[in-house]
Amino acid sequence: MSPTTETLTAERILEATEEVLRRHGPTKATVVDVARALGVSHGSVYRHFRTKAELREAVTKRWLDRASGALAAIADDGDRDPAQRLRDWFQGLFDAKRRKAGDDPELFATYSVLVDENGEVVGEHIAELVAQLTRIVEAGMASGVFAPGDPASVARALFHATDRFHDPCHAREWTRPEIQDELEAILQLLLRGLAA
Amino acid sequence: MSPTTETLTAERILEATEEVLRRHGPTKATVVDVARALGVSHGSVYRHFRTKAELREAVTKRWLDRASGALAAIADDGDRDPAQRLRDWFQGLFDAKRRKAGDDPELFATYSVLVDENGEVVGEHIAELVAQLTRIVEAGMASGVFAPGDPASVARALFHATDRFHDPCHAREWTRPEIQDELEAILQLLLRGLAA
DNA sequence: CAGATGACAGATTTCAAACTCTGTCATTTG
DNA sequence: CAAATGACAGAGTTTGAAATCTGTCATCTG
Repeated sequence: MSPTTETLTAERILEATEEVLRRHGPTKATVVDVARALGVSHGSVYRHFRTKAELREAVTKRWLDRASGALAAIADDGDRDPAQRLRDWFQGLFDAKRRKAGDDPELFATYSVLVDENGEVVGEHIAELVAQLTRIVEAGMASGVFAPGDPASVARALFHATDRFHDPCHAREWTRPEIQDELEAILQLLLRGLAA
Repeated sequence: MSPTTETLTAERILEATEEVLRRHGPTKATVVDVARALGVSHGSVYRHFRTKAELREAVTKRWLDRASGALAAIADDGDRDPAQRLRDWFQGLFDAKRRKAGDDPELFATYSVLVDENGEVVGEHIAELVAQLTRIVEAGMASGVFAPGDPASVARALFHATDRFHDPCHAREWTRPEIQDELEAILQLLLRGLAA
């Protein structure tokens, strides 16, 4: 079975769409391009995704899910000190973002456009990240390392206080040399505020 | 001396430019429009501002200076508790921003465009705001209410941790009803981290 | 008959020609 | 003679006609 005769699956379409987005950028990537890349007619793509918007949304979700998967490991490593786990989680998030934005700025810009047009999916992604944070905060409160409180709203506050280091609208700042020190200064202040 | 024969000053040009920007928006406001509004030829405008970019920059600076002036009063009220002054300062900044964005979204969008194209002037504006914060933090450390440290870098950390509530790239969120609670949650965490 | 195709209508984007704006400067005005 | 003017060249923007794309569906193929 050669690759060109493999059955057409949603997964293969998503892979081809990522490639077309990478090559053509968010404004010029068309459904016809995706079909051409797969050697099928564009009508076949519409059998798996009802609209172009739905296809772009699915690609966005896949990308965001890969990103949150990597962080879950840090969040759920229950053996380690919650304060240190919080630091590592934020540092991991920031490093991943900065690497993506720095290594391939065009692809990052492409995904920033997709993120802007898919508020719903992004909302779920952020909810997942805050849920991971909530688990760390909960562990810290349970062990008495952190002052008691509502873990979910504390987690949300931590996430928002560090927007500068993960929200793509701040991406231009991530190349400045002081940025790492700025993150550490904020984390220190937040962790001090969190301590029992 | 009727208004139309008044001498042409930089100040009058800036006022006319604000009005033209308000009416036509940032993309359609031309130097010719500004000259027409003043009843002069566009060549006369170029006697006071070397380029259109310089004129737009001057308008932006004027607007930002008006904004920081209002906050300076809170920052420099030396009689009050630094912690409460910090709260009031951030609340004042947020209220002003939210009011501008909510009351006249088109004008706010216009100034957001100007802010994007004038990084230098915005940098000075932010430096002024951080300087105001630094004065509050300094007072708090001097009086022993805040833990000792470098007031300037703590002030910068406070400013960045609250980006979500003053940076125009987050303006879309400022209409959400939970936003006030989110600000208070972050301020509480930060002030706890700051306390001696 | 499940899955793929490509012709098609309406929506959207592209492209080049026409137009408007910016910035300069020789000339005019008070 | 200091300040203002408006004609002008080149840069940038608008506009509408042509080209392309999206989404549907009747037809085809294995």
